[in-house]
Amino acid sequence: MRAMNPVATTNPLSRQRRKEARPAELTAAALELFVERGFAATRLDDVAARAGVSKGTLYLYFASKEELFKAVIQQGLLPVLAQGEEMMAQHRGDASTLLRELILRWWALVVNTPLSAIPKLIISESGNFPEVARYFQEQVGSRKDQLLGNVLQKGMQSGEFRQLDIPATIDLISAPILMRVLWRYSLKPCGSGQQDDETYLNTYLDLLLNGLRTKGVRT
Amino acid sequence: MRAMNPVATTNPLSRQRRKEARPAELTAAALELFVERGFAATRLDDVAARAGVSKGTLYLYFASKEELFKAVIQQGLLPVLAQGEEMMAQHRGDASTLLRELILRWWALVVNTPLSAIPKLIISESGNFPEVARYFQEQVGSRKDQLLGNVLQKGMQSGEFRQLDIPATIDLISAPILMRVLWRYSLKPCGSGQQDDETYLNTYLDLLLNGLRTKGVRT
DNA sequence: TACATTACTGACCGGTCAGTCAGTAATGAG
DNA sequence: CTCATTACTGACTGACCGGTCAGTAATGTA
Repeated sequence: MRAMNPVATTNPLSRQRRKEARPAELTAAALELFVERGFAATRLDDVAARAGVSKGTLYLYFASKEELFKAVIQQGLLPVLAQGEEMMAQHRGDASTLLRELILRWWALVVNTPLSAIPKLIISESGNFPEVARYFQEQVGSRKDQLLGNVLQKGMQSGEFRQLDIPATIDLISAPILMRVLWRYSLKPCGSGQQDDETYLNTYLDLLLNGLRTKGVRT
Repeated sequence: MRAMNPVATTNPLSRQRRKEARPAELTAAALELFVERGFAATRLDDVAARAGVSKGTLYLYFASKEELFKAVIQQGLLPVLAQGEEMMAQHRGDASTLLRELILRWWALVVNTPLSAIPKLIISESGNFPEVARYFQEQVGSRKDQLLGNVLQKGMQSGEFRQLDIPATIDLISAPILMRVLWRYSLKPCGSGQQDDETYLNTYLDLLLNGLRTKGVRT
């Protein structure tokens, strides 16, 4: 019953020293609260409390609120991007299939998890926190664009896709996915009726791949 | 030289009484500042100053910051929606042309004007101001969905468009337009290189109409 | 047991801002 | 020219929160 368990949350009164685990616990708590309330509206007191420490402790590990946000981005999204790049490198089939698989992977690992809040936060709060937006764009946005650009290039070269402006098409592919999570966090809580994810995803893939495909080729 | 001109801005020192003109001046000033800084980050002192009055005066005309925002929405977007509904009612040609015209109209009257900031603000700040989001959804969002739904219905009935889930397709049509303005206000200022509007719009219409069109029908 | 190190705490500070209200001055009526 | 009405002002209040730092207590060392 005494002193054997090092987990602070099991005994909120104790002041355990757990240098190793703190950063991950703090970023996890931060992500949760950022999802619930947004970045600017989340108080660092609350982040610290949810992680079972005081605000002072938070400042031992992160120099500022913005640095904490950057750490959340890094821990959350970089691994997913790496997976996507891996898929691209390994793939051998046609571009439609690769594109579909990348989208499904992103949907499963980001859209359907709390990580989906990160792009929402960036878009919402970049005006007041440009440094964070710049970091996101550099670490995540540009890598995602690179990845999609490569797939499109491949499909256009093989004649599978029509010739379209690549940068514009990258954004057009990304838009419905991003909007989906924006909707979830913005309008759904306020009563906007929206269909299920399944239908949305299928209609999106259908419309997109049909739009990209060279005319006259069937299926 | 004296007392003939009732416009406060020409003589900032005078305390003119101009009950009629104040509300419009205040909502105009509010839109400008909301665009520049976002809703939460805009100080009412600044809104009042830009309109040439004091903060106290603002509270004579609007009960709270949120009511001011609602007035901005009403004054800005409701007239544009009315135009769209008018076009729908008048149109006699095919659904593709109608859809294209509606999109071009929205682009010209909203995307390319400061009004484009309003959807951005709603999405960004709805979490902290749900009442405003609800108002927007009710007054603007649902009417826009209704309009697009009617066009799609028309196109699918005539066999011009493929059979797709209508609510999902409405959102998929809206997403690239909304994302475009979100990008402008979020990531562009932070150095995300983006193509020109012309290319984006053309690629969007191309991809969309090609995706919607029944297979085997040309042009 | 004594002492050094350091993870951790939480009261506090300084700055911000939505909303208030007692007072001021422009206007209009008689 | 009064005097009443009311549009307008701006100093003030109370709440909020990012960031600080002097102090506390857990742990390691000998």
